[in-house]
Amino acid sequence: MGDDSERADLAAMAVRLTRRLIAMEEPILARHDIAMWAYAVLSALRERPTRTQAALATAINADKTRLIPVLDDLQRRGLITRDPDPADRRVRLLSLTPAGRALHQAVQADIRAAEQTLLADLAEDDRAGFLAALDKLSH
Amino acid sequence: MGDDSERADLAAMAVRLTRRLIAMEEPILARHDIAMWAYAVLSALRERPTRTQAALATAINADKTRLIPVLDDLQRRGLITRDPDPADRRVRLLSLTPAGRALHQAVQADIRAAEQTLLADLAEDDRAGFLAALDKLSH
DNA sequence: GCTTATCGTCTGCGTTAGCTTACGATCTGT
DNA sequence: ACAGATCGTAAGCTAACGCAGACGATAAGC
Repeated sequence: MGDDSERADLAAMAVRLTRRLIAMEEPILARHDIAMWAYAVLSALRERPTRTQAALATAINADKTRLIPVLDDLQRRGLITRDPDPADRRVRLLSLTPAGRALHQAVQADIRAAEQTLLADLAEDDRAGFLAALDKLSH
Repeated sequence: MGDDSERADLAAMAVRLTRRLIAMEEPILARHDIAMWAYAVLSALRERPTRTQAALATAINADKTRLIPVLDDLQRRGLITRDPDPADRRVRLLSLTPAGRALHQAVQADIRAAEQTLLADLAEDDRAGFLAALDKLSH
């Protein structure tokens, strides 16, 4: 139970950390020619196949209407498939193509490498606690 | 050295955490009738007295031009002072009034209490590591 | 069958953000 | 004294975001 009465608010620190991580990711994403939202889509589809676009939008905290041009582009580039569901022809089944999966893996590998250089500054047990807590608090 | 190859990207988790914390803070700030940027100003001024508005702006990652109406409002409400520096009459010396300090302390107390309910879900050593790492990575 | 609801798409509105320029007042270096 | 830089202020521009409304196609409940 350490004295943390002098630390800044969690939100302020979280905002700063987020800014830093995004600044770190941006050149990586640019190098792979993929936008932030598009990468979020690939990540979501890789974690679990999403049936509807609306579900995908809420999963990544995006607006379903603003997601459409992103999906258009990903589909045009052959990174995702968007086929009508035979069982419910209103919805479009979304999934990664092999190319999409490969691109996501390549980008994620670069991002993870950059993350490691940040995490390397931390004490080992702090790092473990940080990752565990961050994972839990972000769900 | 745990296997974290299945976790999401740090940026994605940080964004989610930030969203959650901001959503938690918003009703508190509203209850005290203070905006997010204004609270950031009070926090910055409390941590260390800032000489110029430009320095304050960069300290809280804000645009100096967009900060002006915020400062106007805080000054009008008697929460900060903004007096020309006798030594350099271009700059306005910023500092908290007693009322501003009191308001910040009241808001921060409420925010800390809300934060504790979040942190209570964590294992004790994870919490310590999380706070230490977050503090370090956000600087 | 008819009503109601859902999905994807399109369009527009209001807000917010960052960035740029301009200007007067003022300081600094020479 | 003069040139160049800095500070605070004002105004405008652009991009992105959340949100709401509307539409056609389709599904589900009664």
